[in-house]
Amino acid sequence: MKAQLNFLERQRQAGNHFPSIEHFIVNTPDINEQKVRRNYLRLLAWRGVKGKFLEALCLMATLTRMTPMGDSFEIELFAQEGPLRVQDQGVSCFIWTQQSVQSEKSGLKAVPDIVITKTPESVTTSNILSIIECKCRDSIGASELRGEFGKAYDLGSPSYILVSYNSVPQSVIDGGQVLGIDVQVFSLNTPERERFLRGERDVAEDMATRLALGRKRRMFLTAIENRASDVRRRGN
DNA sequence: GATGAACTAGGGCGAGACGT
DNA sequence: ACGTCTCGCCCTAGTTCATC
Repeated sequence: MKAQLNFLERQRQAGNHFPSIEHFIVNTPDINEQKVRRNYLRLLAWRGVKGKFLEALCLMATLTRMTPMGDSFEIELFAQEGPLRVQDQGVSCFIWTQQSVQSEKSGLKAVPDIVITKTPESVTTSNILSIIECKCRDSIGASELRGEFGKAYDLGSPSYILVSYNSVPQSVIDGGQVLGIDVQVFSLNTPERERFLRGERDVAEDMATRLALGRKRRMFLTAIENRASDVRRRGN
């Protein structure tokens, strides 16, 4: 709705006064042009919300590999949520979304998409077990990866999974491995896309498997330990 | 020169803090 | 309750640089 108002405002600034989105669409008598306008607006809308959908998919995929504990809970997608009490492979933990967390080390704040913590009080840098970040931008490069590394380091999460909606160059996936950032690509944008479209494989199931493996791998913890050994050797 | 990667600038959005 | 401001996150678009 806000996006529609902004679109109308941009049109107004360009000298085109449309009282509503419908007025913009029917402003042309050409039926085909009306279809083009509707599709254009749908694309604009999708561009704005696809990040939220990817985040919701990751949340649901994470939950499918866990056992709910305590009182049954209602999940609000696309919103701040948590703590959801669950068990991950027999271990009790808590899931949160869109929670603001301040680093106890740097004092800087961050709002990770999905966080899993050891304790239910609040998300802090001393109880985070895993972080999932969803990205929908066209490409993820070195600066993005290093930025995520900085956040992972500051928040001190043993596992940090970066889910990209779009395909990612192998060099970035490899670089991520060294930095401890577990880069995963949304299944429909991998070479296996056709198998998902034919229904031979399930997108949510695939994501659940990838995320569960990512949590288990604890790649960031390993990377930090290896790097510390390297630096220590050089310093001695 | 073409291409792709890396970098920079900038704008929209929402949440939270704060003052009135 | 409301308005304003800051901050973090979301990108997109344009520019620079390196490589072929």
